[in-house]
Amino acid sequence: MTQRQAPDPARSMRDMILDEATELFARFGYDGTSLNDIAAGVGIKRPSLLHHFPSKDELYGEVFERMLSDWVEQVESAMAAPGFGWDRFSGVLCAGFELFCRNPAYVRLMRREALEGGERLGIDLMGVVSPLFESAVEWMEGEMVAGRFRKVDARQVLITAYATLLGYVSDAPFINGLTVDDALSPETLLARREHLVELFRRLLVDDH
Amino acid sequence: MTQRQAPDPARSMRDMILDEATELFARFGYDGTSLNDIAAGVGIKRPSLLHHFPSKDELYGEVFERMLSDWVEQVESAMAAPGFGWDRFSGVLCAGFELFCRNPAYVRLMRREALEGGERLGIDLMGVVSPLFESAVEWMEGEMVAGRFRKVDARQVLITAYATLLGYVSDAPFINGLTVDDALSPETLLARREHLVELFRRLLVDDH
DNA sequence: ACCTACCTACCGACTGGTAGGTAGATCAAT
DNA sequence: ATTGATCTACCTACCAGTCGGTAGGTAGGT
Repeated sequence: MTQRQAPDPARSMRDMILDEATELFARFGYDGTSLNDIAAGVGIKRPSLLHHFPSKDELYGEVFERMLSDWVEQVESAMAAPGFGWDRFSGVLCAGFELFCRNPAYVRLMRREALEGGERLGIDLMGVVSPLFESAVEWMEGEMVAGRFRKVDARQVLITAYATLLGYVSDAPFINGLTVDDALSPETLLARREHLVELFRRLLVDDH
Repeated sequence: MTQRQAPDPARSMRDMILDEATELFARFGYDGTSLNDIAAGVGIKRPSLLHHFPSKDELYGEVFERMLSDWVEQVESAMAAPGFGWDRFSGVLCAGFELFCRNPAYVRLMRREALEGGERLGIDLMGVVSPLFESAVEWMEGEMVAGRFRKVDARQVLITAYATLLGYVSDAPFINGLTVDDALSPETLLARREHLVELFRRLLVDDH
């Protein structure tokens, strides 16, 4: 009667649960998502879900860590691109922009965590993000003394970049209410990207 | 035995409940805040709270509407300031920045609502925000044809302003983890404001 | 025989909300 | 001025429903 699953039907049940949980936590938050919802989303009952993960907290932790490592990996590979000065900055900016657009669930999850103060669980969010942030700061400051960037507060620039990239995607449903266009359609995204590129170009490089 | 309250001890119980609910909804979200928490925060029991508000939804609705009208009122008074071109833009920008810094609970509440898609309840969020947004767009476009602003996409600029102002305050606890300084201390806020002013000045006005 | 992956049935705690009662203030009629 | 009705603001006690989590059982594969 109970239909079992094949050992590995392209994706393990564990991964299916993680995917579903990521989606639901991103959309409704930790408190707004019940284990029943997640279990139902993958077609099993709650106790079966708890066979794969010991508790809701543990599940959330794993969801978040998976997102974070995925994220950092992609950011690092974008930052590994060659180049100097503005070319490199705009390259990473666009890569980040597209990364965020591609994974709206990640963005919303991250935003929720930032709202809570990043202390929902013992997740070492800062331990992962801080080094990236610091290395970006150091690179920018190096470019400034090399004369390739205008002298500005590198930390402020990076915080602004973070806020503009994250804010657009996380609040897309809200922004949809302000403009007639679909905020996440390809052409709207392109316009947004162009705007951000111009914004930071005007700030960072002297032009005439 | 039961200690009653004087008719109006400087603030009515209703207002005390609204204040406490605003704070808790902002910090923990709708699902993360129970009526027990709110009631305990003002020193009464849940049924007594439900004597003042018919349901949790109604209470949340009133909290949000109060925030929104307060907000809009202050934004409108800031936009009523005289002046043209950059002076006026930077004036409203700074006023908005200080408004947000002064009311972090409002900012977080707003961010939460934006994350949910602004459809938590039948709150007419867009009906209130859209006209403000559109009038700002029209003003900016007028300034562009008058030659006081560089020709850019006004909507994009305003979305960026929204994202940078809101993002910094709503994610302050997260940003605290990135930089050593306290993100909401007066001098840090001043530096942030200066950065934002420079950012938009470089974007909007030709300088040399 | 054992293991994995699922199930039903249950637990205590907590949720939003209701029923019904009471202390104290207010007000009207005597 | 006293009395009695009414109103407000709170209470305790309870409700059904849901939460996260556990116990114990079973079908099927190794």
